[in-house]
Amino acid sequence: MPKLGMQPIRRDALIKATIEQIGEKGTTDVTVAQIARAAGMSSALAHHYFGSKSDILVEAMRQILRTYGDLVRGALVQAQTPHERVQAIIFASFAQPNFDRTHVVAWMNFYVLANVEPRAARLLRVYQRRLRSNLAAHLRPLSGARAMDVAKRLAALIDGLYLYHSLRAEAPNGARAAEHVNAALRAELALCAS
Amino acid sequence: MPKLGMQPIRRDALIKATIEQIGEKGTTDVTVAQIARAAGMSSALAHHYFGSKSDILVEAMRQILRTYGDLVRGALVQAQTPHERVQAIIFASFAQPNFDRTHVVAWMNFYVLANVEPRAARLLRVYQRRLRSNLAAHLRPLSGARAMDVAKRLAALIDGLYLYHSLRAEAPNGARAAEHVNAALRAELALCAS
Amino acid sequence: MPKLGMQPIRRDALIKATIEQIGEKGTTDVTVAQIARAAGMSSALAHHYFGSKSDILVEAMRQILRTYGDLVRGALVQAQTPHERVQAIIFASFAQPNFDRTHVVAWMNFYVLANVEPRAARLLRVYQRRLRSNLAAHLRPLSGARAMDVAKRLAALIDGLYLYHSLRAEAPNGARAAEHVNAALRAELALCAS
Amino acid sequence: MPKLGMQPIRRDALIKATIEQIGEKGTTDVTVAQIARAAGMSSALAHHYFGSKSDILVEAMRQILRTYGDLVRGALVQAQTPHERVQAIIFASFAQPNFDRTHVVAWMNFYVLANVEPRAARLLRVYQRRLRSNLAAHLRPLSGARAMDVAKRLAALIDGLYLYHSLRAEAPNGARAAEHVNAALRAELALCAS
DNA sequence: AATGAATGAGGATTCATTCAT
DNA sequence: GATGAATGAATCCTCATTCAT
Repeated sequence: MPKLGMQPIRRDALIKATIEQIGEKGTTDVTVAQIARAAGMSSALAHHYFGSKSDILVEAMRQILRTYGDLVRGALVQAQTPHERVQAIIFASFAQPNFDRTHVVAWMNFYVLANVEPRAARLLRVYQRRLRSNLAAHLRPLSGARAMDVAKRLAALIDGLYLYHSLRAEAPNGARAAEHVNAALRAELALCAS
Repeated sequence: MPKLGMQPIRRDALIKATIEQIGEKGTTDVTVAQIARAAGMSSALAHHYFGSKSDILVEAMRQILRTYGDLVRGALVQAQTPHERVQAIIFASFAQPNFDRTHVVAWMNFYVLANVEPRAARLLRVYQRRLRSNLAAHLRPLSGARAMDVAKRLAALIDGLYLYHSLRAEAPNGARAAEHVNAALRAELALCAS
Repeated sequence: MPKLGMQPIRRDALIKATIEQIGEKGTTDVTVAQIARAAGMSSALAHHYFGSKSDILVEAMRQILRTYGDLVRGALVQAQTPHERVQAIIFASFAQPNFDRTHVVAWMNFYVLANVEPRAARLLRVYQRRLRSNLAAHLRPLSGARAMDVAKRLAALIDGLYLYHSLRAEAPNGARAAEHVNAALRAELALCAS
Repeated sequence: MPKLGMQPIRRDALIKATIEQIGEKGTTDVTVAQIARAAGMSSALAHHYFGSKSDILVEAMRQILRTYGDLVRGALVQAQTPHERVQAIIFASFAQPNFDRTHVVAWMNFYVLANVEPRAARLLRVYQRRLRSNLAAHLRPLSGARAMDVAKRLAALIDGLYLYHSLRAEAPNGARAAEHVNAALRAELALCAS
């Protein structure tokens, strides 16, 4: 029962299935056939809608980053003070649907994929740069010249917490993770103030 | 003419080659044949000395962790005060030969491998636990009840910096990375003191 | 808005596109989708108007042979003497639009296709028989009993020149090719006369 | 029961099987698996000893050309006069083992392959150039300035006869084919003499 | 101790073809 | 009349692994 306009539907289904499969199996070595089956179609169709497995993976990354970007933007509009803005970014970094086992594992896989797939590397570098500059911009009123250094540490801490949770069997606790970053933030700001 | 006691020599060569190849190619998908060739032997011999590719990878991880453990231990014996001990651990975390591109990339690959190979997961969990408890033990005199939380953050920050540098093309700067963790440490301790 | 009588138009477009694509890519391994796209339609429609890829290929051959037959017939009506008639056939064999790179390459591909597709083999055998008997018929007044043998050689020479030019990058020179066959003809006839 | 020095044996077997399979099935679309099976090994081994299917095909061509070259050289050493030398080349062109159905069909397939595989094109161009210049060199004492033109025609005639026989079901008759070329040669030379 | 030989299993990708709309 | 949707089947190629020597 083929309908028209399947393309976006199929692509979305494939991207979703890709993230899930990578999260579930823990590796980008999941088969295109596995992904396609999980998305309810043949592997041939997956190749039809994306050019290659690499394309699928890259689009899955892009999708996660898009979701994350939306989350951050959404949180920022509600924030009033610089401090709230920094916290908004931190909270968004550990918010659903990105901070569950599946996405965390997929995310770490993408970091490794970046060693092999230049587009993945580019996406991650953009993400890193944005996160750092975003944090630094809002930190400046709070920590002045140290803003960028603090931003780098907070960003690394965030990614480190992702890495940590990719090893844990339990569902990651976003609130606790965010609280850790917040604590680090408080410490850094206190030091600045003194 | 086969010499006696080749076993440890061959195994060492293979482990070294494994780390180098993973670091160079950026993925654990390097072939056993590639590794063996880099180690100057046939892939059949690699299988002879290790049972399987997984075994080789796990031993390569173990080797990195052993080196790291030695580094930490060596630094600790020279440290006098609790504060020095914490710093010793931090410095060791970014010391050669572990903190170069090759090892950083291999390290991240092992994190992902852990999703698929239980022994890799076990090794990494042991590493994480030790790092945390090690840091916490020496932090306790400095930050009291908050010691474990601070330790968790420092550990995550360390791994986050590894993750960050796995994406960079340049050789990672260990001194700068260590200084970042030190700055975070200072901030945390200052907050405790107040 | 579908027009009436699209069938012949579509079929012609497909046949034309088939020859062009085979000539361009150099192989019958061109995709039905490629051919259809070049003909400005979907591959499904191509299958609608022809039953299968094989059908398309066979019809493309038939088309080339039809064009060639028309060329020969057209040239023959203007020829007066037996000698002129033989030359008419020769010239027609290297006339446009059949003797350009595209058609030459397609033609050679059809020879190979004949090993796999019986209809292609039949078409080519008919072509060969006609060419030979055609030449022989007009040669008889000139070379008597040797006519059929001479015809066979001229026919083989013609096809050999096609084969030769299928390898050349430049546009084939029909006049020069025809002149070669003419020279052979002169030689054969001179020998007969003596 | 693996022995040493299998490489040349396997390669020869594969090349032989390749020619046979192409000759039998009539197309280069024969599977690597088919070829390998016909050569008594797995397709993986075929890929091990040659890099790719293309490599196998190119080597098969090279082998045919080598055989042909040897045939020609062997015939030439026994020839005394220029006329005998030309005839030696002609006879060698239709001698066993190259002029049987299998090789004729394979040969035509290689002509088509040349449109897609540059190495095949190069090999064929070398073959054509050598055949022409070889013929022309020995024709010069006999036909003077016309030597190269005559050589071109004889060469084209030879290939045309191959093409012709690739369509026939029966085993090609080398003697008769050679006689055709000889007749053409006689005619050309007679014309020169007059 | 060491390796060339060998393969089974698997995976990405392509494509002719069919079908519902 | 026309096409997007969909797939089964096939093909090339890779690789970990085993084995006889």
